Amino acid sequence: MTEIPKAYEPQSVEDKWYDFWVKQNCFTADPARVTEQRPAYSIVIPPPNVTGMLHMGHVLNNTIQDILARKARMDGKEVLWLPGTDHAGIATQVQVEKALKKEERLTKYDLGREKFLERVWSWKEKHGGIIINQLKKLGCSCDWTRERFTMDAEYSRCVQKVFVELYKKGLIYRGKRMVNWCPVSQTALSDEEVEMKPQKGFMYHFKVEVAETPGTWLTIATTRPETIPGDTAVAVNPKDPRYAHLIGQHIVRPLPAELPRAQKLIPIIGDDHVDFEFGTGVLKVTPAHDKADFEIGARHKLPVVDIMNPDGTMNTLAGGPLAGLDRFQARKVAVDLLREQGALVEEKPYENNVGFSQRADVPIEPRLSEQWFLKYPAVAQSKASVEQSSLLDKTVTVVSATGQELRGTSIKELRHAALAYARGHGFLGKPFKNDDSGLEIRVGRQGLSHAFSNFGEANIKSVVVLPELIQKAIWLSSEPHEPINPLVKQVHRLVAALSLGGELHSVLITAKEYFDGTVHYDHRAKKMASGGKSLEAHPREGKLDTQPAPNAEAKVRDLLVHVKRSGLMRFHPDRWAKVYDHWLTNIQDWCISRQLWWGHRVPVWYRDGEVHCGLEAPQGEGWQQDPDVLDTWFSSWLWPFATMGWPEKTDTLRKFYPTTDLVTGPDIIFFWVARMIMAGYEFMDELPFKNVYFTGIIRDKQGRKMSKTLGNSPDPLDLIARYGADALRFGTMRSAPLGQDVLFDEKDVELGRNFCNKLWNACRFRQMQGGETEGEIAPALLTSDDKWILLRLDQAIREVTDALASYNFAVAVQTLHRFFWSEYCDWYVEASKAAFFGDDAALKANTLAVIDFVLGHTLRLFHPFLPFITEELWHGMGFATDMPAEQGGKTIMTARWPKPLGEEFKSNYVLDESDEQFVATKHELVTLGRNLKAEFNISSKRVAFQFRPEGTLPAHELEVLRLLLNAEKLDSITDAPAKGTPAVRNALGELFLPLTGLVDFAAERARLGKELEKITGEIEKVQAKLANPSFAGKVPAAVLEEHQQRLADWQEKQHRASTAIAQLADA
RNA sequence: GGGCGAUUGGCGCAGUGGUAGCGCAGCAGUUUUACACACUGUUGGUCGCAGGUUCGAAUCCUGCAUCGCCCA
Repeated sequence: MTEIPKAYEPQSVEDKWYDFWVKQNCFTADPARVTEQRPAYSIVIPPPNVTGMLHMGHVLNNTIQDILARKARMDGKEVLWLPGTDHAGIATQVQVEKALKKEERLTKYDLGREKFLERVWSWKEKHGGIIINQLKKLGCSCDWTRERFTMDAEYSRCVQKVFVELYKKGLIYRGKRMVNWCPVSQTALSDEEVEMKPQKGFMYHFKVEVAETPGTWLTIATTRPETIPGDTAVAVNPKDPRYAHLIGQHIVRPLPAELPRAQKLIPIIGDDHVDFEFGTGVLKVTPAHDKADFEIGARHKLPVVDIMNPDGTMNTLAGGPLAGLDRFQARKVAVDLLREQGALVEEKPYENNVGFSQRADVPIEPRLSEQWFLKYPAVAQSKASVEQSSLLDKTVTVVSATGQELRGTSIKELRHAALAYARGHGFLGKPFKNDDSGLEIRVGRQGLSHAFSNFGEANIKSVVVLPELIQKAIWLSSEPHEPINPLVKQVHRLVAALSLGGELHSVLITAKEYFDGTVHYDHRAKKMASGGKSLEAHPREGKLDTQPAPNAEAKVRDLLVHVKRSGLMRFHPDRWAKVYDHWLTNIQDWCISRQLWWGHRVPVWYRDGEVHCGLEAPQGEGWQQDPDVLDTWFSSWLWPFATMGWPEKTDTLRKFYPTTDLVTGPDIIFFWVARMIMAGYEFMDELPFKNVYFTGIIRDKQGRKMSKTLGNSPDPLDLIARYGADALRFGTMRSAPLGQDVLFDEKDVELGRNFCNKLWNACRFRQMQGGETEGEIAPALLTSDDKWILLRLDQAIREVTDALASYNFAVAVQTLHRFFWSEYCDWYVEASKAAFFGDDAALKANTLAVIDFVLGHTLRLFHPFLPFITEELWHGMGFATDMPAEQGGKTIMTARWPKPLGEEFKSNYVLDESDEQFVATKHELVTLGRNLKAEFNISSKRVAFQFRPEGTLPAHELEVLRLLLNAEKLDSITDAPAKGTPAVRNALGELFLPLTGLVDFAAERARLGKELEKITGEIEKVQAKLANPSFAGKVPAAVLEEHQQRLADWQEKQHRASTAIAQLADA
């Protein structure tokens, strides 16, 4: 026991326990064990890049996942945390190409596709394990037996199967469209892979002559003069009086200059999309090199002249001096050419946003090219399934017919306000309206009625959500109560206008149906006449027609059933749901083909104009497979189920899909999260996860993003080596506020290390006291401090459990920190020394039992955050000894998550508020005593105190006081010592600090006077409040009582202080 | 241009209507027999600004300012 080292040494502990957990299969999930009593809990890891290295973002993300997984295991769930890696098409290919160039001066073309892919695979073999091993160092409890890689044979099969299915459904098509082209990687990119960055450049103004009216010149502004040779028109707004008359005429395009004049004429066209204000109001149209121009070109059937090569150099169509130049060089040369011609009018600095290729970090080139596109499937369900609960937090405003606005955040509040207003203004029976939902609220003599009144306290704001759920509902109104089905006790119906088959219909549904998705009666949708106006624009002008709608019933039923089966998904923090919703609303087809070699090859074969899409190459000679591969995200969107054995209906899939939580960064909400949801609905007919937790982005302490180039990203492995994995985890989680970016500072890790050391030493202290482990606690022997710490523990268990349930990790960590450091170590352990240093063996044993109880619970509360040190201590302290093997006997991992102390426990051990009150008073007196010492500059010297208790105080309590005051001795007295002795006092008694030869009446009087002044100030503040007649009249009883109590407390203090002053005066 | 978020002591953050808090840093002291990776005490804030609602506002509403992110 005495061999326990003085400081915690994580290095010798962490590897040992990780090996133990793996060998004991502690991380392995078994679907066969899933039962009603042992529900499944699952997370799939956001697969890191297979050749990547662990960075702080991974630490944050995976620590959170590990905390969730470990907590779920302790809750008795069957946990699957499924790990794996992603092949990261462009990133990996670029890496291998670079290495090839550096080491062998070869390009991928020198090797050829097959040989090159062999190199990529061997690169993967060499580097692929690194990040996985790093995750193990961090303590991640992933089920490594199920590790997956997106290029695994089975996984690749899933990707191809999905492609073929979507192709056959007509959702995947080949099209010649404007795409984002990366000239460095020479591949197309999806919109999501393009990052807009502000770029400093120039706006060039150049003039062109109108061919039909020589001498008339137009000035055109552009940032890209090198594309002039590709211009096939100039466009003006037909409403622009400056230019409208020129439409139909031509201008002389200045470049390529060497062309004969006839070939340089391009038309002036009129297009409504031209902005008067921008530039000169004359727009050069380059359909081959700009997305907007391409569309203008399409509208006006303009020729498309591609003047660039795939690598971003200019081709011969750009003209003599430009051909062969890189696009940026060509820009300079083009400006020179314009200047030579005298066409350049102005050149001024200009900043605009330019799209950059995320991977190669060069400006992308909009380029017309033939690619594979996907029309996103299951968009409507995906949109509807994420709870837009941020709306629930909004204050709802209703407007009366007289225009009075009433606000409220709950039904009760709103009802109260509306009734008061309606009564006051003779307004009963008139409707109030909610402008957001279109919901009308009627105030009747019985109160306020509306569609959701049977939900009592439930938020009226959920009404706003309804149109999102029933996808096409655009208008809502409440109807009178009308019970139809005996299963529905109270029916509050909604009229929702639905756009079905292009016509507008209304349908009645009940609030119950809305919430649980069940269908209680036939829904007869009725046609609505819109009075000639769009209902979307004037939602409340719609009138009901009596015509029932064909098929509407079935559609409504489908929608409701669907909502029920899938349930709702929640985003945390929920504001991301809005971002998600907005993206899905404005969604564009996804360009899924990439001109790369590393990835899943498009499963399409061609032969003489024949096209075959299938899992296998078609029979027969001469078939050529499409050379393109698929976007990496086209494989990762299948991750939640393709890793579980899909398309087979495996046990794993049946038990663990949908997964419970997904933990990821908001930066991939479009790339990955939204697409996984769509894939989940499309292929599994079910959402892929129930909760999505979005972490913040890790930044350095100055708030800059961590990046390799800035060199501000510490190597987590280095931090683990220096401080321990637990310290890194604890420090990271402590500084990660909910839903905000994390400013990472190495100090946080240091703090984590200090914390582990504190935990270690607290356990060491207990070990040094010896005695039986986890003895029986005798209620009769409990001291006030014992009871106090048990109640604090109870509170900590509640707070930590609640914080984890709401994904509030920083709060959980801070609560643990407060409980353990301030409450347990600083107060309780110090107080417990009274027992340990005394000679009451029974009391000593009982104190040990309390300590063991508290530490046993504390270690379990800490385990998800600090897995290694808690396992070491769990065994070292002997807590594992008496436990059933599966509930902590083998490992703390499966020990039960602490439950709050129940009523039975509390009454058995007589824990109640009076103990808390008493100990709080004791602590207050101790603090006053310490302050007193500090005032006399002897705060660290051991001195003798004298104490005159109010009533009597047991000897044990006196000894506790002595220890907490760090007093040499503490004599209990009945008579006051020499007058003028410095003293502090509260309800517990009077504490004197006798200072030999240092009795200074004046000083003590001054000290007390200052104290009294402060007390009087507080009293005046409370009294002023209480004296306000409208305060006493309007305030809730509890608040009034609290203020009165506060006043009484201060008055008591005042009494003590003034008595003391009076006694001094007697002297 | 649109949307979202932030603004509380030197720094990082809690605090959703009722006495402004925590950690770090700072300062003063202490080798008190678990821990100097510690202990004790302590300085420091009219809660971005201006209005409004309320008996009462860091908190709710309106506007403004500054910073950040996303989308165009």
